[in-house]
Amino acid sequence: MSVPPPPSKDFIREIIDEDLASGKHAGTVTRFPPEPNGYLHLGHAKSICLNFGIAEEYGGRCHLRFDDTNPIKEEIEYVDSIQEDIRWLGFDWGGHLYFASDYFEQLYEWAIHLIQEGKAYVDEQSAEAIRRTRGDLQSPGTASPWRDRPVDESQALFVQMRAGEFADGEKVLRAKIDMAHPNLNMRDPVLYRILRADHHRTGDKWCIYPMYDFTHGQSDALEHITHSLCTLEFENHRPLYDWFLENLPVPSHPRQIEFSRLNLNYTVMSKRKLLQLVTEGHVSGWDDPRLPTLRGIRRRGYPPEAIRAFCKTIGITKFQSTNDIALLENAVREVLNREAPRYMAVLDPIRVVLTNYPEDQVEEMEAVINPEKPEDGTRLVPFSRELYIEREDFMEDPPKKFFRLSPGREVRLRSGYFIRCDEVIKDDAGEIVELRCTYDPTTRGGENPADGRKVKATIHWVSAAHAIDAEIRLYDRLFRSETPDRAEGSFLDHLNPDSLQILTGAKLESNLAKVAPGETVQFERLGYFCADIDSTATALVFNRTVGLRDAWAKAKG
RNA sequence: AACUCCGUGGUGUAACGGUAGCACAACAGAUUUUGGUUCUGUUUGUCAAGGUUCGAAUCCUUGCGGGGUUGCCA
Repeated sequence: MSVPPPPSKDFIREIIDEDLASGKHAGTVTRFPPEPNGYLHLGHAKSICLNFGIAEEYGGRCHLRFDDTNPIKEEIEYVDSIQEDIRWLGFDWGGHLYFASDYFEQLYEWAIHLIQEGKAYVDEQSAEAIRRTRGDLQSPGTASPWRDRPVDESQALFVQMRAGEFADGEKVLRAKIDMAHPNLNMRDPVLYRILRADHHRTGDKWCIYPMYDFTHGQSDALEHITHSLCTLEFENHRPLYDWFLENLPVPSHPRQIEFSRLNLNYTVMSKRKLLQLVTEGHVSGWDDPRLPTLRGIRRRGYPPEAIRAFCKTIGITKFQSTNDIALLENAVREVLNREAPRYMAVLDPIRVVLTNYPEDQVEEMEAVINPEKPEDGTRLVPFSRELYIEREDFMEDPPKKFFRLSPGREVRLRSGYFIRCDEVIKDDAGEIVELRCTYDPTTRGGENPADGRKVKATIHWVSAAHAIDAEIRLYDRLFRSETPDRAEGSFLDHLNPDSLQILTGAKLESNLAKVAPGETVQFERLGYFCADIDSTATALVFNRTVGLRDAWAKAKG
């Protein structure tokens, strides 16, 4: 009847559509170009979803290319971890794995080409002098005394640079563009620097390394990338990107398009700050579940599918926005609600004795594994005379809106029985240590009794004799400030001291013993929990991935 | 006060000169063997001022606000 509106596309996909329609390109080739100097985080995930997503949608391909032009900062360990993280996210580059370092020889030849064209020269000024003569935002720069040296001289010097005849930093190769250009990147940018450092792929073959600007666009061109998508901070580099492609005999001319990077509230995303959190021990490592690193959120139990859905909903624009972490958590809950098997776990136990339940009897209660997926079937949960329930689920003197257990009141034990609280037993300190209750045998499985009696709450439980112990790690946002980056003082001043709470007395349904590390399940009424990689059969550890929505917590403030 | 990019509910994101829509959040209700899920409803928005036009979030001008740029990092 009504025609659904065409799905709206972001501005990048619209550009691609136009380029395909106009015949500018026959297909689409994108690339994800990480520098192997750190672990991937959610910001990278946005870029990965964009680049690999476009490749999938348009039947094109997406290359994985390591931008490895700075051997001082880069390590093979990161090359491996980055690939692992991209695969985990659910993307595949097929055979298209590249390294900018594979193009070093070609880039060198192109540098020679520029020199011969009179568009590049060897500068002998110090780094400090180059900085000083670049001018500033208001005033133009001044020319290097070496700017107009003969072509042959520059070429000879550049060859000597490569041959290792000069010390680190002694000379650089610069493009000869315009020292008065309003865009500082165009004021004779450095193309090559002398750097004696072992490169993770080329070893000590080179002692000169090309700069990012001289590498990235040409690498794109060599790979016939059609659309080179990057974040906004490279906007000012685009004229230079194009200048190289226009002045070099490259096989293609990709188009650079910039989009806004991902910002999330209550966290930090910059590599530098994440590194600081790790090295200074504010978190346990790169895979700390509180971190927005892909390794962190994986350990936390976030499914890759949820990350992809999240990236889809935040979209792609040029506007610098800060996304609400609730959007991410919603995506996580949506996937987990659909997929996660349910179990019962009591985090803060209080003992319940069913005074009218036979002393040695044990029943196997049948419980649904996932109400969203009846086909997943049921599990058996042991029930006996002594149980644990959540301390929070009992109140001696309940307020009006509290529906759970209290003296004289009846509740349903999920998949168990109705129970009524008859007596509260306290220790000398007045702390509640035990609840004496009676169960209604006619409500087996939690069924409503024939007399039409209703109950306002259903609570979770575990059988005391069958329960297994586990360590539970409750995670909260790492920062108290919504924008730790912009808040007063150092971002570290705004760390949330309660971002990790470790519970050791939790009692779990015995079925949980078989949950494998990395698997995420729901603890009914509490939230989603992921068996930690530290978890073993004898010492179970669960991380709280995210809590369930909690209307009661909200109501009581 | 150089160059450049960007301003749509609380947060994101659509509308390509023709009814400002969607998601999340918030709030209210219904359903419920998870105070979960699901369903229904409500609140809140085009940075400002001019101009063009029958008609402007959209085009033009000016202003205001925010970001980026002065590495031999990427």
